[in-house]
Amino acid sequence: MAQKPSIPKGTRDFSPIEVAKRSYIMNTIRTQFQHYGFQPIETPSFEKSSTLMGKYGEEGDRLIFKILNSGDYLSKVKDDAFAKANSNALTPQISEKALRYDLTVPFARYVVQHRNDIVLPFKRSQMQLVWRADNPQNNRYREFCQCDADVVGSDSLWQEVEFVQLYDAVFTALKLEGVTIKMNNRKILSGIAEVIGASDKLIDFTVALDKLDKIGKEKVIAEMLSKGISEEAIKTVDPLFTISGSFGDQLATLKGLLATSETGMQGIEELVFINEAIESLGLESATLQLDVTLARGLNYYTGAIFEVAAPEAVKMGSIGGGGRYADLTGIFGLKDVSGVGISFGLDRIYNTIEQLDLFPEEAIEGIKVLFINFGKEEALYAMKAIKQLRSNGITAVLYPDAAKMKKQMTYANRREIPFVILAGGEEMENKTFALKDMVAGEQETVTLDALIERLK
RNA sequence: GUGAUUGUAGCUCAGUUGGUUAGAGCGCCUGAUUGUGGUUCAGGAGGUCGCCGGUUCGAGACCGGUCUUUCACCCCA
Repeated sequence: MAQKPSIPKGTRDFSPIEVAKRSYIMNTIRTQFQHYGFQPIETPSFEKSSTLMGKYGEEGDRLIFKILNSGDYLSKVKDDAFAKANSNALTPQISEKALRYDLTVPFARYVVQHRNDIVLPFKRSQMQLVWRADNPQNNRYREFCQCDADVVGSDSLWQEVEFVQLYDAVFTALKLEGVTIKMNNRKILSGIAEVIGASDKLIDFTVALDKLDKIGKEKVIAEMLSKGISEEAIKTVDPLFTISGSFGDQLATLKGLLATSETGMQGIEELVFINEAIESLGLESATLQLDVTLARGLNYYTGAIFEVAAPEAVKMGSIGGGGRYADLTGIFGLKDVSGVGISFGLDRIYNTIEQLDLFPEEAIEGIKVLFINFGKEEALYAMKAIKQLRSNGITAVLYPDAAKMKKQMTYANRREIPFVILAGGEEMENKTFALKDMVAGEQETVTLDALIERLK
């Protein structure tokens, strides 16, 4: 047992059933992406370090998996880097490539690199693995799949409206009811910071505010104080800690609070537009909610912020998120191209659907019928029938060996194959098949045509 | 990256203050039953106790390191 092989921390193997269920979710998302006009692209699993480093904040660089250079990489290192034993100085000299950390930055790189071939506004979808050298936790892995849809080259708020609809469409198609799409706007957060005279502490302020429902008002205030935000300022925004009501009600409260902030009022106008559009268009199964405490996400969100919460019955973090970045491609030298996008958290959606037992049977269907192997002649007779079944779209297999009956039947049981065919001398003579229903235990003798009809 | 936590058969877990040959249930294999599985009965296989080292006459148990699990922080899907 000791020598049993294993996989690295934070990675997973997927069994056939798990792959089938994941495919079901991914296919559902893919279909909706397509309906909304997003074109799938793929990018390499690793990028040049210079593309990724420094794009995710100082914490982010630590979480990027670096790839060691090929060859005798140490021979090129300058002596003083060794002498100082400084990892930060040494790393760029021995590693020039790194595994992709998310899909957004590679997409920004893609847009800039292929700017002459892309027709703006460009709607792209991407479903690929990303890697983070984080410590694994519940529903957090070091290798996981992101399902992203983004638009670049359009400032229109209709994009935001469409993303709300897209979330709704996907979760409706997955029969996942009761999902809450939470929205906020970076401009509102900026406005609040402006009003309380703490614009320079915007990030500290929002990071603390984001924890409100997790650690409570008292601790949020304590954290704000510790970051140097004045008691007076916190009192000014006291309504934020208890704000409630409908999307419109909350906007009204905010209007009073942010009246003196141009940026803040702009954020409110944007949310009013989106809310009115969605109210008029309607949602199938999800609910749109304003959440002013929502600050999650990367520092580069400049407008809309999205986060999706699973139905309340399941204890699960967010199952999706996204937002708008006014200058997505600026980091790669292409100015004034706005991007807005959302992401679906595949693993968390999987676990939510699993907990609610919402995977449809068709999604995990395996072998439909097993032919018992009685010997060479009988196997050939079976294979001819199997060929016909398969060409009719039925998953059929022959047990490969003429093993004991019990062994073959047990195989059918363990693989949860619903039907078994017994075809021996008598059936071959009459050109028939004995079809056994493994669940009901009943058996009947049928012709090939009838067999195809029964199993279709 | 910081601080805790977990690891004994395929799975879920027992295992006394360190003391012979480490157990149970389920699962698996074989047979009762050579064209009929899921039930029943009988029998059987399977573990250098995560790994490496240390203390000891003696370690699954104690100590150190390492890997892994889970969790909190950071951050995030």
